[in-house]
Amino acid sequence: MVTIPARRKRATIHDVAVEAGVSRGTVSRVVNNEPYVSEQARTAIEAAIEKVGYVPNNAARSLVMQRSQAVGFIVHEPHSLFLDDPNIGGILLGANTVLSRADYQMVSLVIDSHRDTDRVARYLSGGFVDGVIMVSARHEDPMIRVVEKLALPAAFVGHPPDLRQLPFVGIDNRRSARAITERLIGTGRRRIGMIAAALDRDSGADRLAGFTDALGSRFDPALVARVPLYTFSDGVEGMRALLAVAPDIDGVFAASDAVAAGALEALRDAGRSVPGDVGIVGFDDSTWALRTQPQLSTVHQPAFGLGAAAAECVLGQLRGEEQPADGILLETPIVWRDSA
Amino acid sequence: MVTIPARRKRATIHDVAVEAGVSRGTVSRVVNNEPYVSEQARTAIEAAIEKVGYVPNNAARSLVMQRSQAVGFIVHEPHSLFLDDPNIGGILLGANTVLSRADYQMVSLVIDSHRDTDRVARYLSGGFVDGVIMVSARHEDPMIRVVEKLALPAAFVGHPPDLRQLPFVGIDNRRSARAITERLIGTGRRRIGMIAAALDRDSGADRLAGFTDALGSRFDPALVARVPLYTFSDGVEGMRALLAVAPDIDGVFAASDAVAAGALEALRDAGRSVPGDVGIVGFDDSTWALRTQPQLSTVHQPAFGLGAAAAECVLGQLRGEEQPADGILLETPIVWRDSA
DNA sequence: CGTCACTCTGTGAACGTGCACAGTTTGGAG
DNA sequence: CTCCAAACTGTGCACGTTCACAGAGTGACG
Repeated sequence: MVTIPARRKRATIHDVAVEAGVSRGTVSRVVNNEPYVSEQARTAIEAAIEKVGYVPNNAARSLVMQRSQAVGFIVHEPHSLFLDDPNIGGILLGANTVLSRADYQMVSLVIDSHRDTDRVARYLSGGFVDGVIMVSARHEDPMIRVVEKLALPAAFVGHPPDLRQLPFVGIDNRRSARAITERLIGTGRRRIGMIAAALDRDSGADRLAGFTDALGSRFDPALVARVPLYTFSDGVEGMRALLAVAPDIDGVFAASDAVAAGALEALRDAGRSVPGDVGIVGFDDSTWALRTQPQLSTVHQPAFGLGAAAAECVLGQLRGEEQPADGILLETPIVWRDSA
Repeated sequence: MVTIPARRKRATIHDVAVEAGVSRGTVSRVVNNEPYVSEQARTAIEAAIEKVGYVPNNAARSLVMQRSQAVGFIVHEPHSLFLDDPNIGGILLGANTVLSRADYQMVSLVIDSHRDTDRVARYLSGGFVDGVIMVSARHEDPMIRVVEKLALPAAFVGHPPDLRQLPFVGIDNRRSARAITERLIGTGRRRIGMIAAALDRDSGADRLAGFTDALGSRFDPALVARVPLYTFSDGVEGMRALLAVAPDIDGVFAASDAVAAGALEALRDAGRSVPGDVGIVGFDDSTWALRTQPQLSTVHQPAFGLGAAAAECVLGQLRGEEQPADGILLETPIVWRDSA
C-alpha cells in the first residue's frame, strides 16, 4: 500500500485555537497584539502558533479589513529609460525597503503605452493597493486624475507642475544647481556656461534658474546651450555649440552626469583638457560620474532616500497622519571629484 | 443641512446581479467566461457591470480559490549591485510585462541581509505568492531550500550549481564565449588572451571554457589573467597583468563589459591603441559597452527576454503544464562595434 | 450584599467570491 | 405524448479572518 503524502494544508487560526485550547477570538487578539489577553493564554497560543506553523492568511484578512497591505510603485517611463536611469532603481529600492519593514508589499507597475495606462487605472480602482508611489509623473498625467478621484493615499517623487494638493518628495533643483555653480565659480573660472536640458520639465528649468541665480549680473544668456534630453549625445552637441559660441569658455555646468560625459567627449575631440583648460560639473551623482575620465564633480541625488521618504509618506497617510502639504525636500550634498 | 458624501462603497457581484435581474452565480459565470449563459443574460450583465462600475474583489477571490494571483520576484544581491547591474532591471521589466499581461501582479523582494532571508522565507510560506522568480541565487542559497520545501512553482534566472530539478532560464555562456572569441580570431589577431573573472560562478567558469574551446591547440594558459569580480577595477588589474606577461598581446576577451572598460583604461595608460594595437571584446552588452571609447564589441545578454521567459515558465507551471527539466537557453547575438 | 468598572473570553455575523448541486426550461428523439 | 439530455439559472456553503457584542469572572467601594 502506498501512502500518498496529503498535500499539507495551511494551518488556520482555528487550528491554533484548538491546539491552545482557546477560541478564535483570543488567538486573533494575540496575533494582532491587542490587549485583554491573559499571560497564560498568550504563551499557550504563541507555543501553538509555533507548533502548527501558523501564518495569517492575507486574503482573508484583506477581505474583512477592506485593505490589501500593498502599495503600488508606478513608473511612468518607457522601458528603455527605466534601464538607463540609475535613479529609478535607487528609488525603487528605498521604497521597497521601507515598505517591507512595515509588512507592506510593493507592487511594481510600469506604464509604457496607453494600453498600460488603462490597465493600471483599472488596477488601482480594483482595490489591489492601499496607496501609491508615483515616479516621474508627466505634465497632465492621467494617472494623477485617477489617484485624485480614488482619493488614494499617494506620494509623488518629483513634482509635476500641475500637481495640486498631493504630497510629494523631491530635491531642490534650483538651490542645488546654484550651490554647485557657486562652487565652480569659486575655482576661479571666468567664462562659465551651461548645457541646459529637459527645459520642459521642472527639474530642467529649475537647474537653469539656479545657474542664473549663482552667476547674477555675470550671467550671459549666450553661454547657455539648450538641448532636449538628459543624454550623452545631447551633451556632445551642447558642448560643441558652446565651444562654437565661446572658444574661451573655461567652466561648464552640465544639467546631468550623462550630459557632462558627452561634454567631456566633445572637449576631448576639441583638444581641451579637463580640468586644466575647462572645469566641468554635472548633476545626479550617477554611475556616469565614476566612469568618466576624469571623474565628475556633481550633485548627489539621494535616490534611495527619495524612495524611502515617499514610502514613509504613504505609510503615514495610511496611519491617518496629516502630511505636509508643501512636500518634502531632501538634502543634496555636493560631491567634489576631479573634473573641476 | 449639509450632505456628507457617503464614502462610495465598491460594487459587489451582488449589486451587479440585482441590477441585471439575475443571480450571483450567473454573474460569476459571465465574469469568468464560463459557458451556459444565455446571450440575453450575458448582455444584461455586461451592461450592469459597466453601470455600477464593478471590479472583482481580489481578496475574496484569493480566499476562495486559494491563490493570490501574485508572483514573487526575488533578487538576492546587495543593493549596490542591484543598481549597478543593468541586467537586473531588464529582467525585472521583462518579467513584469509578461505577468501583467496575464493579470498577475509582481511583488519585488530584495534580499540584502540575513534578516531579509528570514523575512522573505516567511513571506513565501505565507501564501502571498503563487510562484517565484529567483534572480542570481547563490551556491547553497537557503532560498532554494525554502522554495523546494514549499513546492512553489519557480523559475531561476541563471543556474546555481547545486540547483537540482528546478527549472531555469539562462544563456549558454560557454557557447557565447566561444563564438565571440572565434569572431575575434577572425579579425587576424595572433596573440589572444583573456581576463577571466568570477570563476567561482558558473557564468565565469563557462566563459573561460568557451574561450579555450575557441582557441583549441593555440590556447596558452599564460595568457589568462584571473580576477575575482566582473568589475572595472579588476579589468584594469587584469589587463596590466596580461601586458606584463605578454607585451605583444594583440587580442583580449574580457569576461564582462565592465572588465573590458577597465582593460581599455589600462591599455590607454600603456600607450596602446584600440583597436589598432589590440582588439578587445566584452560580454553583456551593458551600458558600459556604449560609454567606452571606442565602443565595445560584445555579446548581447537578452535581459528582458530572460525575465519574460522566467515569467512564462512560472505561469506555465501554474497552468499545470510540464516544464523542460533541463532549462531554457536564450540566444545571445554578438554585437560588433569598434573595439575589435 | 449590591453595584460598578475592568479584564478576559467565546460566539455569530459579516467580508465577496467560486463551486457543487439542485432545480427549471427547452428541444429533439422515440 | 413521454422521456431524457442539454442548456441555463438560482442557492447554500465554504474560504479564514476581524469585529461587535455578550457574557463570565474579579475586586473595589459604598
